[in-house]
This record gives sequence, structure tokens and C-alpha cells, in this order.
Amino acid sequence: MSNQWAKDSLSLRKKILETQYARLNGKQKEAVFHTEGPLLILAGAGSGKTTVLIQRIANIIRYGNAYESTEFSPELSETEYELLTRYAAGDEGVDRRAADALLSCRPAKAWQILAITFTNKAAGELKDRLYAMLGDEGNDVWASTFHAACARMLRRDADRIGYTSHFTVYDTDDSRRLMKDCQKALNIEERFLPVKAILGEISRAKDSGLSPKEYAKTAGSDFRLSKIAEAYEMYQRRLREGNAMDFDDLLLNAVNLLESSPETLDYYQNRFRYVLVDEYQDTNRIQCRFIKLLAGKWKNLCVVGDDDQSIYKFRGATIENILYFEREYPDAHVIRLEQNYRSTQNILDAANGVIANNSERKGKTLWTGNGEGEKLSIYTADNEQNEASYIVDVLIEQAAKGRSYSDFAVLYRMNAQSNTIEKNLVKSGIPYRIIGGHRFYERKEIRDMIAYLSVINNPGDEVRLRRIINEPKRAIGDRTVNLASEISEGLGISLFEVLTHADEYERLQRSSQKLMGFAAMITELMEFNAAHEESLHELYEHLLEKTQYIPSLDPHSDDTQTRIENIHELASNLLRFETEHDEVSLSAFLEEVSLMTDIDNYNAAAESVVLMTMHAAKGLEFPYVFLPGFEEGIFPGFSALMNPTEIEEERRLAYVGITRAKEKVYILHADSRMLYGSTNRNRLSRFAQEIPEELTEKSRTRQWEKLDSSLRRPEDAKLSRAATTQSAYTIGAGQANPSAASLYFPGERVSHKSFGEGEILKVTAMGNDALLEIAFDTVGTKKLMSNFARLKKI
DNA sequence: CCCTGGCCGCTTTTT
DNA sequence: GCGGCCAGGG
Repeated sequence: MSNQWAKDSLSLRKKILETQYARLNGKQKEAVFHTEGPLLILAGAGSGKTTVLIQRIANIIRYGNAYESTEFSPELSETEYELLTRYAAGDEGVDRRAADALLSCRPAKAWQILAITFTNKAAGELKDRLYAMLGDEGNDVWASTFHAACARMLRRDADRIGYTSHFTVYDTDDSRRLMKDCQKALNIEERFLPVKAILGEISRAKDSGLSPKEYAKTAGSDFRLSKIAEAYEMYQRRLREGNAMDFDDLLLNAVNLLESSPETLDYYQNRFRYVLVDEYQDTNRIQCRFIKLLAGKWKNLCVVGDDDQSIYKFRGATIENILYFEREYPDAHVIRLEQNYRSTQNILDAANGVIANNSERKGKTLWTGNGEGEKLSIYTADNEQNEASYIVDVLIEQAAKGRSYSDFAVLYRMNAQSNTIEKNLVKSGIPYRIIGGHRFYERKEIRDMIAYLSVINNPGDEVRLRRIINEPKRAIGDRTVNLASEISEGLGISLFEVLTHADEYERLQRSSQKLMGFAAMITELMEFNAAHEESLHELYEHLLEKTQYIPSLDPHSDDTQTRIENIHELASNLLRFETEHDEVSLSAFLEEVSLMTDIDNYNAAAESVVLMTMHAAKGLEFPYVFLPGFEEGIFPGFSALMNPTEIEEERRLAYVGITRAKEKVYILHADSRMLYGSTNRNRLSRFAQEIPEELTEKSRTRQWEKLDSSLRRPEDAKLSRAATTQSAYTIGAGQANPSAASLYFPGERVSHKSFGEGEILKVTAMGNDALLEIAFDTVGTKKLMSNFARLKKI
């Protein structure tokens, strides 16, 4: 083969590959084609980073390092060269598989690729898109969260670190219960050291890879720290005794497993030729170590992150990891993705304007080809009620224009803000969903059911055993359980074991029948599970029957019906799990459940407005975004005001919030706000003021709403007059086309097809439409758009 | 053992 | 303003 021939072949190969990924921009292509060695992708919001990740994986599987490699094996024959020439020319008749085989250079098998994300949702999306692109082979890619990947490794080799493969994963609530227990046993007053504080400290210790012993050394003579060390020691011992791990243990134990077992490390290092990590700015130290270990052999490690979107510092995430990456891998290739495909230029300029005030950043300026778009609107409300009703008004107005409710998101700083907005949405009959708040798996009845299943799976789990031992009431009180627990501690056996032979212990004589009855029931359920392992829903039915949980619920309580529905909902979840998974077992189900969160169930297609925190919204996008509570003391939050680093973290959160929007951002703030039962006056957030003025449009509470406000105080009136003169009304200015408005008058009676009959209280012109406030006889007062409402006069 | 009334306290939280 | 948690009486 002549040099010229080889050169031609290579350039032909490049040309073909380029056309395969023609829809990507230059930087994106660079990221896709650079497969070997460490790679850092700094990807701005909306820069198509998920697409890049997926295409990159697909490229590795299809073509390997074909683009950058100078080797071509085997050497091309003349017919093969011709085949490629035709392929390059776009000839449809070419055998694609044959051509791909010729083009590729050391492609990887799908199972050699590990892609780590932070949410199950992101992992699921990755899996789905890989499947769509690669078919069944796509399923072989390990696409999972850090925690799920660790759990999977630990299940396999649990015995190597002193666990059984049926170990239970504790969530925050379980951890708290356990810690409370430990504090009681160690006489550590909660007012001296709150549960949360100790757990936070332990979490930090685990992040640094410190065992209880090592932590105790660092504590030195500090009294508080040494108490925490004691608590840590006991907490960890109890977890181990219960064959349980908390979230941090999943990572810590996985790292310990890899570091202590050379065979295991070897196996995974050889296996994972390519490792990809999404949202790298949110990784903590232990996650960084985990990744480093896995990618240790091939060093084909690609991390994607955006320092400007680092909003989990408070949980141990450290931007250091990005800086460290370049230090650890000096030959790392760095690619910046700055072209945004999501938002308008105005939105990006606003976000850029805000984030530019942060000093600690790598520096990056987003731009887009999407055009300027609308200005951001900044609305000043009198109070939080008015802020909420403004959101509702805009929603109604936009819905009247044919916008779908699912195009809107309300993103706030803290969950407590959702209440007022929720009530206003209910009042107007607007469909909505709240992400966060009470999650399905956090409801009491569901937690109880999960606890039963956990105990059946792992009877050593004392925390969950205690949760259900008297639920429903079996006349087994705390005293008895504590007594039994002490006995078990003394004998070094599990609490459950003590319960099974309760009559053998004199101190338990009085309640031994009840304890043994309970233990026998659990044993029976365990046997049932062993005999019908594939049928989780049957086990569940049996469990409900045996425990008489549903009949025990108070029939006079308002929420009993909802609880029963939730219990049945869990049954369908079990059934769904059985049909969706090849390998069905109780442990597998419990593992999935323990790592699941609310956001995973978010479905963008559902026809409703979505409410969530800005944290939860990361990675999502919406045409219209409302950002209520842009006030000093709310956002940035009260405790961040005095602390420059925390202010910077809040500012990044503001950046995340603004960049969620594709078309329009509504920033809202209230002159006075009731929160936690007391009213405060807050100034407009600095973040709103950091947006260049020419990008914004300001407005404030309209007169007709002010008249309506019963909460109004004299000083408000004065304030609003001053503000009104300097800023124009934008939305729903009163002097629009009066035609629709003149159809209806206050006092008239009308009928609506779902709300029934009512009396018009107020009519306000809005564009060609009119906003009607109607007091319905049965469903209360609602605001409706007249064109939309199809009212009949009576 | 279990129910009820008063009191505290309260960012964000992918897992 | 509301819910979770503990103490005391039934």
C-alpha cells in the first residue's frame, strides 16, 4: 500500500465520519471523536451535552477511535476503497455494516462502557436514547447513577466486605432513626448535638474516606467532636449488624471494596475501557476516587460539567474535582461547549450578566443562534398572595392563547414557597404537579409497607423492624422493644432472633406471646417469599392479608382513602417491576425503590404546570419559567447574606433557574411576604438587579387587584403609587380593547359547564379578552378568561 | 400502652 | 402556619 493510498483512505474515513455526525457543531464533534485519554468537557447550560454523551458512546461502539487514529487495519483493498467512496458519496445501496466494519478502529463493546449520571431519570434517558440508536446492544452499556453502580458492585461482592447480598439501603429517614437510637444509648442530648448535625458530620467524614477510628483521631480532645466520633462508631456498628448501608456507605464501601480486593479492581478496570461522568461539578471527593479507580487502567475518562451550575456544594460537591482533573491528568484534552440551543439571546445575556458577578469561575460565555426573543419580565407584587395570583393570571392568559400548561414551570428557592402558589392554582382550576414536597415513597403507609418488605428480605434490619413491630398496633410498646433490643445486644444476636424465642428470656415473659406471634408472621412471610420469589405482588397481597394493615386504618380519618389508594398503587408498582425486569427479586425491587426519587417520575408530556425547587429543575427545560421570591433573604437566602461563598452558590442557582427557560422568564418579588407565620419586607434580590436593565421589562400589582386586597395597609398604597409612575404596566394593561370586557358586568349571573352557576364580581379587559372573577355557588371564587370559559348568561 | 395537647423550629438535598 | 415530637394523663 502506497503512502498516498493510505492517506487517501484516512481522509476518506474522516470525511465519512464527519457526515455521520453532520448535525453536531464543531466543538461537539470534537468531543465525540476524541475517544482516547482523559477528556474534560465544559458544557454550558443547554449546549447539547446529553446529545454529545450519547453520540460519543455510539461512536465508540460503532467506530472506536477511527477519526483520530492513523492506523487502518486491515489495509483496504481496491473494492473496499470503492465501497467507501460510494458510502461517502451518500450511495444508499451500500452495505452499511460492511462499510462500518471497514471504517472502525478498535471499537468497544457496549458492556465495556460505563456512563455515570446523578439522577435515575438522567440514567434512564441515556439508556432509552442508546437503545433507540443502537438497539439491543445499547442495553449493555452500564448507564446508571453513582449509587446504583456501587450497589450493583456491592451486591456481587458483598461477602468480601462483611455484608450479605441482601443488604438494605437506608434512606435519610432510616439514618435519622438509627442515629437517634445511638444518641439515646450514648446519652448524647439532642439539644447539645442535633441528629442532623451529627449525620452531616458523618457524611463529611465518609466523603473524606475516614472510618470511625480515623475520625476519632482527628477529633482529638474536642468534646463535641469526640462525642460525634462515638456516635459515628456506634452508628456504623449498628448498620453493619443490621446488614444495612446508608447512601454514603454505598460509595465508601464500593471504594473500600475496590481498594482492598485486587481481583475485583482488576475485573472492573479491565472491563471498563471507557468511563463517562455527567454533571461532574456535582461530584464529591469519594465519587471522584471511585471514578479514578475504575478508569485507572485505560484512562479513557470523559467528564462533563459546568462550574457555573455547581449548586450542591452544601452536600460536599466540590469544584475542586474539575481543577483536580486537569492536575491529575495533565494531558487531558479540554473542550468548551458554549453554543446554546435552548434559550433566546436575551435569556442568555441575562444569565451571563448575573453569573459574571461570581469571582470563582472558569469563565464561559453562552451564545445562541436562536435570536433575541422577549425581554425578561420583572414583576413587583404587594405580597405573596398577589405574586401567586399574578402567575395564575399569566397562565390563564397564555392558556387562552392556546399554550399548553405543560409549557410552564414555577421554580422556587424553597419548598415552603409552593403553598401559596398551589392554593391559587387550585382556586383557578389549573392542573399542576409538585415535584418534591411529599414523595410517594416518603408517605407513612408506603414506608411501612416497604419496611415490612425490607424485614422479610433482611430480618437483621433493626431500624425497619422497629418501625413495623407495632404498626398496626399489636400492644408491643417501646419498653418491650428496648428490652428485647438490649438482650440481643448482650448476646450478639439480632433483635429478630430474640423475638423468635422470646419465651426463653425471663425479662420478656409478659409479652413473649405477642413478640413470638409477630416473629412467626414475619417468618411465615419469609417462607412465602422464598417459595414464590418471582411473584412479588402475591407476597404483597399475602402481607396485607396477614398484617391486617388496611383494616387497622382509622375509618374516620380524612386521609384513609388516599392511604388505601397509595397502598394499592404500590401493588401496581410491584407488578410493573415484575414485568419490566428480567431478574425479579425482593432485594432488586427494594434497591430500586431506595434509590428512587420524585423527579424520576416527572413526565414532561403531562398536561399540567409543574412546580419545583430550582435545585430539582437542573437539567430540565421549559418554554416559560416563573421565578418567584427574588428577594434578599429569600433568594439569596437569609443565611447566605453574610457569606460571600454562599452568595456565589446562590448566584449559580439563579443562573440555573434563568437558563431553564427557552422563551420567557418571569422574575417575581413581593414587597411584603408572609413566611413561617410572620410578615417581612424584603428588597428586590441583587440577582434581579444584576440583569442588564435593557433586557428587562418591569411591572407591578395592578390597581384593580390592589383595591381587592384586604391585606392592604396604608403604606402600601403610597409605595405603589411611587413605583407605578416610573414603570409601565406590561401584561393586562387595563385600557385594551373593551369589546370582550363590555360583554360582561359585575353582578351578572352566569353558568359554566364544570363550575356551575355563579355571580360575576369583577371584569378586567386583557387584550382582546377579559378576565372575569366569578363567585361560583358551589366551588368558590375563580378567575377565568371570558373567551376561554364559554360562559352562558342566565 | 396509647392518645392528645402544647411547643419548637424552619434552605437547598440528584442518592 | 403547619407539622413533627415529646410529655403527661387515661
